[in-house]
Amino acid sequence: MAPKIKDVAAKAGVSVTTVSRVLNGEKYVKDDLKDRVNRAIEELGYTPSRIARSLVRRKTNLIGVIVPDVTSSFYSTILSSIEKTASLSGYNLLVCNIVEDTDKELKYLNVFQEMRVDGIIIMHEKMNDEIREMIHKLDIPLIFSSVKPANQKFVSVIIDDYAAAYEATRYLVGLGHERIAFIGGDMRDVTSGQNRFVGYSNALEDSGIRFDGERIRFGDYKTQSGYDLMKELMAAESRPTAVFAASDDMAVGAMNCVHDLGLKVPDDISMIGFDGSWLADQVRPRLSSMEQPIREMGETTVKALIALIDGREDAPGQDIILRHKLVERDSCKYIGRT
Amino acid sequence: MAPKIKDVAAKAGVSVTTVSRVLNGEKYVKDDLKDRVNRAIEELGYTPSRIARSLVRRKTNLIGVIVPDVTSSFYSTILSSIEKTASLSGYNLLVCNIVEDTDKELKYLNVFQEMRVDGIIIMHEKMNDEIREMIHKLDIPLIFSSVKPANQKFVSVIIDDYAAAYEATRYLVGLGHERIAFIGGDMRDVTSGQNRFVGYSNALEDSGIRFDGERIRFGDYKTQSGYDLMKELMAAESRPTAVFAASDDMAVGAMNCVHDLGLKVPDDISMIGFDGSWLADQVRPRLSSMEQPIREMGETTVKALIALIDGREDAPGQDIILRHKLVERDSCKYIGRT
DNA sequence: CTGAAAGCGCTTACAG
DNA sequence: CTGAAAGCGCTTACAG
Repeated sequence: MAPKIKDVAAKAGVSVTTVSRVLNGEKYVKDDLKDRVNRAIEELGYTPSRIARSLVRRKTNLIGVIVPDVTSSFYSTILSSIEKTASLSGYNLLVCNIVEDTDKELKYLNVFQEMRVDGIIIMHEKMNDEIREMIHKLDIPLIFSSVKPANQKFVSVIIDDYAAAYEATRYLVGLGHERIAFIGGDMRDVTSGQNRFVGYSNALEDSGIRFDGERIRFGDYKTQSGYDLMKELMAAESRPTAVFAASDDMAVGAMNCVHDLGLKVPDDISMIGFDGSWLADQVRPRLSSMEQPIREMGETTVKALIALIDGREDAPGQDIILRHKLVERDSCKYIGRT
Repeated sequence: MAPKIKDVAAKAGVSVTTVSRVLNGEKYVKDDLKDRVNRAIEELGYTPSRIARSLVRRKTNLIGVIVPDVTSSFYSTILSSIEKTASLSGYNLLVCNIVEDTDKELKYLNVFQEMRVDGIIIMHEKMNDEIREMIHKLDIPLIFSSVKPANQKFVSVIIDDYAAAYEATRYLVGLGHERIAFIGGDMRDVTSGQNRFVGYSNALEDSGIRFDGERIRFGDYKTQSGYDLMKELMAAESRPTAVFAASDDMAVGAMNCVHDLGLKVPDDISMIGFDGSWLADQVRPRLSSMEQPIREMGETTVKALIALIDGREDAPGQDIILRHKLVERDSCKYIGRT
């Protein structure tokens, strides 16, 4: 059996209260007692139980995080940033990878509650009524990161997805493109689905370009769907000359499709992604992308959540909007003035 | 304040023992009592505290996992598989992303101990004496996944890295290559560093090819180091005609370097990776790779760890070796009989 | 089938 | 500066 605080107290010849005090670095413990306690801890190889401590303090130092897919180039990076910031602040992560399984999300939310986590980060916006009801009655500080689901009262750390998508599309227009296709996310997703789509279509409209439903496709943000959807787009009678994809992973899938068709990006087709993840820089041609400040987003999320947990005055009362940035690489080509 | 078991008992007019019984699904509770308890739970919105339960049961259902880098195409996938299997078995993951920070690993190992996790999975093999000593006195079931550090008594779930590297190299030789470069991992890593390197050099020797130190480089498994090292290799007076990289990420970095130099894979240089991660399939040309059964590896790891935790008879007493497989894609070219 | 009581391993007023 | 005692929210023999 692992030694407990009682054993340390006995060995050091003091009360458990005193041991607890040196454990928690309180002052008001005479140096010689402190020494005896530390020696006893050392000799016994004692490690305090966070479980017991959490129970009495009603504080676990745990953050539950729900991520759609850790293998995504975007989510793995934001998760990495969240983990780093949390760890530096003394919090540990309980991670749930839901892979689009809404039941799993619900189940995990319940686990988070039972574990009495101090806070929750959700990076998923496919809400249903059960989930919405659940998070609203949870009574645990909660924050959304990189997404903003509809009809909920929680703060999100996001970029302005509408503006970002608008600018990405205008960039393509500026390069002379008119037949601009869109590979979007799920339209049930407010942030990455709807907002990016509306940004795209408004940019088209403001540019005097006719909106063509044939050039719109919706996928699941992953490479495979980018590939498949691009195939459909390329089968049309009037092919697009440029494509805006709502995630870098989908854009890369689309680029691969173009390659496999024997065509070239950007000579035959320009391509712009969204996220600015590491993948954009690791494909050839390098993918131009509307970049989100991914690591900053993760860091900001954790800091805001901790402010919420601590009930601090600077805890966010509304969404935190981070800056996006167009990063030009090698996947878009100028094809003449419109 | 969240309701506790006592509140439920009071509301239902039974003892806390009875509430605990229905919570844990024991029989020997009359139906009408059970109904009253369930109704009280419902009305109060009661959720049991796992913290309290863990304290008395001395079982947390937590698994601590140490991963070198969640953004890697290999580790993110194995982590995803671990999470899935653990979740299905009723375990939750406490994840630590160490990003090569040995101090962080040590710190987290300590956290795992304090949290009284039921088991630990380590996917990192850069041991130092402190870590080795720590894990040996930990008294928590522990297993290594995808790596096998030197001088420790724990079980690893791995492939035969030596044989896999040997075969990958022989494959290149079979294609007619003689100037075969190697981009390896850290030589302090037994599995992914030493074993893969020795497999490479023995394959060369057995093929009657002179070993050339100029064609050997060691990186950190990431794309950037593959890129940088490839640049060095290409600066040599006698360029390699083929490269074997010890991770897919490094191979992709190397391919990108070749591309940026204005050369072509596989026409100018053949390239083979190691891991068989999703990235191999998402670059163009598609990367041939010595594939590890990544998801199976994660699943096997968790199942073996749980067997260890439960002290079952079928708990592994020695390393579990999974099968590797050469997956030919489009990055290697036949250049004639040797 | 049901309940009173002890105990899991800590922390925290409270008293001195 | 130090300690005895109560309590965190559960489960588990034990007794009936």
